[in-house]
Amino acid sequence: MKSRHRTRKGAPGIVEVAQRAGVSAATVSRYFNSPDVVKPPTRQSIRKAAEELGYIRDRTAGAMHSRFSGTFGLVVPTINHAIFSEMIEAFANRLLVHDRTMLIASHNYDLKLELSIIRSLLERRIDGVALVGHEHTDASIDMLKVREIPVIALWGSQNSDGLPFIGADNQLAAEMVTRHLIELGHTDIAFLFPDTTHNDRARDRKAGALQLMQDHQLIVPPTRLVNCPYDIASAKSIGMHLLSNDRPTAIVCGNDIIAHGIIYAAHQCKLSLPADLSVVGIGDFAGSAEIYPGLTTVRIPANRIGQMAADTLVAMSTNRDSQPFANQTVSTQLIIRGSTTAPARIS
Amino acid sequence: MKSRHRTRKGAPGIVEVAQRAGVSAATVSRYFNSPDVVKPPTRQSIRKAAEELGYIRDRTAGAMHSRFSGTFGLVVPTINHAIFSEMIEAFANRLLVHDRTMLIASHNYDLKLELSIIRSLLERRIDGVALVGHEHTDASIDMLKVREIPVIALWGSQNSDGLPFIGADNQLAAEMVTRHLIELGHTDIAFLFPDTTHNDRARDRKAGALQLMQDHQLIVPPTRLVNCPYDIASAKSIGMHLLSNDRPTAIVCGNDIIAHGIIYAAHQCKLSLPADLSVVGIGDFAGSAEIYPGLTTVRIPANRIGQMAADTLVAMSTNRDSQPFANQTVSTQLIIRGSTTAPARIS
DNA sequence: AATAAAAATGCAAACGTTTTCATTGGCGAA
DNA sequence: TTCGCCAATGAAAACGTTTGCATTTTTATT
Repeated sequence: MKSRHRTRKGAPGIVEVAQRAGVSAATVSRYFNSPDVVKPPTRQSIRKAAEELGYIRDRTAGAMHSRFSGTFGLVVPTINHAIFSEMIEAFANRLLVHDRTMLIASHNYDLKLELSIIRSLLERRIDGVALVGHEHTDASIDMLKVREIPVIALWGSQNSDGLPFIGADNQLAAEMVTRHLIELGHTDIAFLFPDTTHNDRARDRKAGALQLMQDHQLIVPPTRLVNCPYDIASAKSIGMHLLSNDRPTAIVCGNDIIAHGIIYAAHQCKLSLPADLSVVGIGDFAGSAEIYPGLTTVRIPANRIGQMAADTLVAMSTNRDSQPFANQTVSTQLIIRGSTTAPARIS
Repeated sequence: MKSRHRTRKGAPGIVEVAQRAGVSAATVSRYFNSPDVVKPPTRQSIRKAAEELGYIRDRTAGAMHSRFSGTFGLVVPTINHAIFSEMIEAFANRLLVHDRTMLIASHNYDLKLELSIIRSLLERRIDGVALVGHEHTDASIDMLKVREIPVIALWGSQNSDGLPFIGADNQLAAEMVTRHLIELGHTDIAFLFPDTTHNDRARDRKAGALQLMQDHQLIVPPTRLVNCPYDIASAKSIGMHLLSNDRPTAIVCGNDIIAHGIIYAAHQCKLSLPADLSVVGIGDFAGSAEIYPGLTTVRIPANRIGQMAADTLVAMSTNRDSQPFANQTVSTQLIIRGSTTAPARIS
């Protein structure tokens, strides 16, 4: 056994496999990349040799020449959150089906960090990247453009940035839940949305809800428009305030997490739901069906988004320079559960 | 501008940078990998050249020679779950601090899938990998061993597999909540744990709880030992059964997700908590403090585990062949909230 | 100021694949 | 049977870095 330079420890390379199978390295490479071009008997011996040697291909080396690394990037604001984790998992699993892997990172709504994350992904030669939302620094987008890396924006719709997107109509979603409350007869409705500065999804939702109120000639006083992060603890504490005196008859929450917090706050205030208060969320997260009372919300199929994102990205990286991909919008659906009813007190 | 072979589109390489800075490619490489060995003035000109050109290093190419890719693998049963997502995020963020990235995949408790995921990670030349739990196929471990890839097991403790681990004492955690109930005077306690076949964490917890019962001469009849997946819908529906007739005075849940489901079931059954029923969980997930009533549980610092895992793995890959790393156990802490009290009816 | 030692840099050979191009071999058509 | 064509394979040149070694420059020492 010849001692190599600073060789990968016990691992055989493609040449060892080739040797054992009695073919050239080129043929082994072909066996892995397009098996159909190598003759069946040869296939057999290569398969056998590779198996016996415990060969694992080195895609890193492969990527050098072929310009495909087989890994894609996913950049999200946060991983640890019902909002995205369902999508993340779907994205990853779908990539696995395509024999690709996922590099993921979160930037916690910090665009500066996003830039450095994208840079870091680029250093790893990703074949494409999915970004959540439409708010990105020009520097980020430029880096990707220059390298002609396929990019898609996730989760939002109405894009301002020209990026192809896969997402839901957030404005519509907010309209759906708001309309539901209006139709039930609510007029004193409070709205809890997070800071919309770097969050186009939240912005669209907020705009949708408020627009609908305006369309119905319903005034939303400043006290009914509360800033609330996507965080259950904040939501509950804000809810405690909001419910302790002069409470509205209904609350529209920017997403289900906030809604859960509000429901907990209501329980703590000994309110009886939905009689004393109607609550709606957006997203239909895990637990929204089970919480008591069941949360009326809008279903946004996060896993579909993740899956479509993976499929689209793989397609984009494969059929380079085909016509640009069309934007895709997943359907949303109002789900009425026990957390909403007509207002009790007549205003 | 000379036209290259099948050149990466607009992106400059290290040689272009070197040219512009008036140094050799080797020096540019050194500038990035160990800046301190290049003279400050030279540093400046390289920095400038790289910036002007918008150079992004290609770690893929670098990894070829140096045997470090700067990416680590994380293999979890599932991403979309409070159990792991906190740890995942901490792991990723910590790696970012070390200027590394994370490749992640989930296998949904399927060891066969885990094997192929590990293989796929190996194809990408990871510098190390963290696996959740101690149950892995020999094939998986062997592949890693042969290549001398640093591996750590996460989340469990008492290892049987010889892998260094970072985790919590799950058995102790289960003992803590069970003891709490016993001390409150409960004797009719039900236990909800998931299938322990490929889940050493759950096994340890279950064993801890049951052992403590036995130590206290308390019998746990089969009807009080229920199988329940880590899934809120299942937990709630199992809870509905369990609570509808001949209910216990207290329930120990394998984790907080199950506990949440039980609490929702109790609400639906119009039970008043904790008077009619005490509930404890394990994990202290997001929402456990806010849910009504607040959940008594054991805090397991998932983010600490993720962070330590990242640090340890980076250290292992850097100081190769140093002495093996010691196992690390994070501390657990009983957190008493409103979901527990002494049993009402005297047995 | 001269010399040794140390620091900084350059040269060129890897790293483990993929892919182009050339070659071989087999088979059908004439 | 022979020619030509296509399928299958091999040889070798990339791919864009890192790093061992050689060389040059700087610094410290006398």
